[in-house]
Amino acid sequence: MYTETAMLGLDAPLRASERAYRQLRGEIVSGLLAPGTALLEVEQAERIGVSRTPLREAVARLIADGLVVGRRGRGFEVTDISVDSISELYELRQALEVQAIRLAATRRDPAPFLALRDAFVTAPELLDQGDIGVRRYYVLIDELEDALDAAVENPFLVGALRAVRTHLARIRRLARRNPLRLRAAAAEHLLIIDAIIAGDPSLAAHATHIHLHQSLLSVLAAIDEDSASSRSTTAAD
Amino acid sequence: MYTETAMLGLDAPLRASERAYRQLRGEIVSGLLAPGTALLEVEQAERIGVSRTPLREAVARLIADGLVVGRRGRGFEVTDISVDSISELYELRQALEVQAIRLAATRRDPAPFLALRDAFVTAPELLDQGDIGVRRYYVLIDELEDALDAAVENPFLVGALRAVRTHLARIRRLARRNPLRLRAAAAEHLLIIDAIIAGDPSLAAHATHIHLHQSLLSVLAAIDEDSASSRSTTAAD
DNA sequence: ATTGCGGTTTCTGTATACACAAGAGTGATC
DNA sequence: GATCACTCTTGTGTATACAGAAACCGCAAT
Repeated sequence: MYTETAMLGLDAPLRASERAYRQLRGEIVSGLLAPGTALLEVEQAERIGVSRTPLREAVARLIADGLVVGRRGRGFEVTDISVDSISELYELRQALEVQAIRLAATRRDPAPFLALRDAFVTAPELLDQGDIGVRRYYVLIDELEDALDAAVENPFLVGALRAVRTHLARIRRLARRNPLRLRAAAAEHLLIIDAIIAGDPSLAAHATHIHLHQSLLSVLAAIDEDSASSRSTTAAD
Repeated sequence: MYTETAMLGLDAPLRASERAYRQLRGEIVSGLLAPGTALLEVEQAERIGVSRTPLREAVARLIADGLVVGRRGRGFEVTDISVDSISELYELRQALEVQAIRLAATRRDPAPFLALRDAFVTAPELLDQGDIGVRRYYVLIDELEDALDAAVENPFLVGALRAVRTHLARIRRLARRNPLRLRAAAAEHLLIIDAIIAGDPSLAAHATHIHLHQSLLSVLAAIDEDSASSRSTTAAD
């Protein structure tokens, strides 16, 4: 999703409004601008190095993305993420991903998923290689998502999925990753991929349902843990 | 998503950008601005009576809504609606509505749906009353959607649903309504409402699935018919 | 007749200036 | 001492001016 910047490797003179949008968006998703942060037009325009006009356009897009909310009269602020909103996001995510994967399995074009299958088979070994292994694993996830988007061939659905993934990226930063969970997730992904290759929409849908259920449990548990430990050892990190 | 504006029901002096957004949006959804229509900033700003700055903000929001696409260098244009895109929209709609109704049935708060149930029971009689009856039927549909949104209690899901409904409104204008279909649809809605009241998510989901399947078939058939008749009697309407 | 080139024109993208509204701070009055 | 009002500051909403780029038109040359 935020690889979009990397994809246009050309240093084409980006519009100021686009620059502002990407920077703010990146800073919000990466957590650099914490939820609840109040943002003033002049202040941000100055910081980013654009004038207020393109900045306002950028903010309008961020509001549409749901990353920012306008405040009555006085600037705008970064939307915050409550535990409730995580569950809610997963309710939407489940609807979208189950449908996407069901469609991908129905389309019956296994080719793009065969290579991914091999990669996910060896994922456990990858996850033994520490931090860089984990990073490469996430690249794999990105590739799976891209293959899925391509297979679905539905701009509406893919657009909605992309919006969800943006919010998901914010949530991921809230909780440290659990290595055991990553292994289990890899296995779940493998099952989903196999179902797509086999052209079994029902199996793929159910597998996705379960995968997301486990994923949500894991995220909520990780957040609980984090908030508990940060309560006891406040300055730990 | 764009409920922020609806919430201030007061006739407070609307911002120019908001006025421009609503007017353009209304004109696009109502078909007054046909798909493919090219729009120029200065031209539109003049027509609506705002300056270019708020107009650009309005257009940015319309682009985010998917109602408008920017063109390389030369203004923007109203997105068009292909038959393919209708099926695609329904793939998304199905995912969202099935999930929404499943959740509404799970929440188990039948109160708001009891009155709606009565209304839908008498819907067939309503549909005998000609045009104003049909109009009142559509008001009923709106109320059902509102009750559903409230029951779902999920901003993400409701937001996505609202976006879909916007596009749906455009599609509806493409095909004349079939009275027989409306009667059948009313019965389908009744079944869904009953399932929600009974707190049976699975039944509600399946009923919705079928309802949307029939709805899509009807829309596609109506469009086929229209385009066929307009081919033979070109200037008929 | 067609194609290439240059001038012109129009339109976008951006900056900035101005007006108005909301809040905070201060002073005066009760 | 507290409260209210006024002003001053700050920030948004809008208009407009300016610059750069892209399309259009005409002209000419092959």
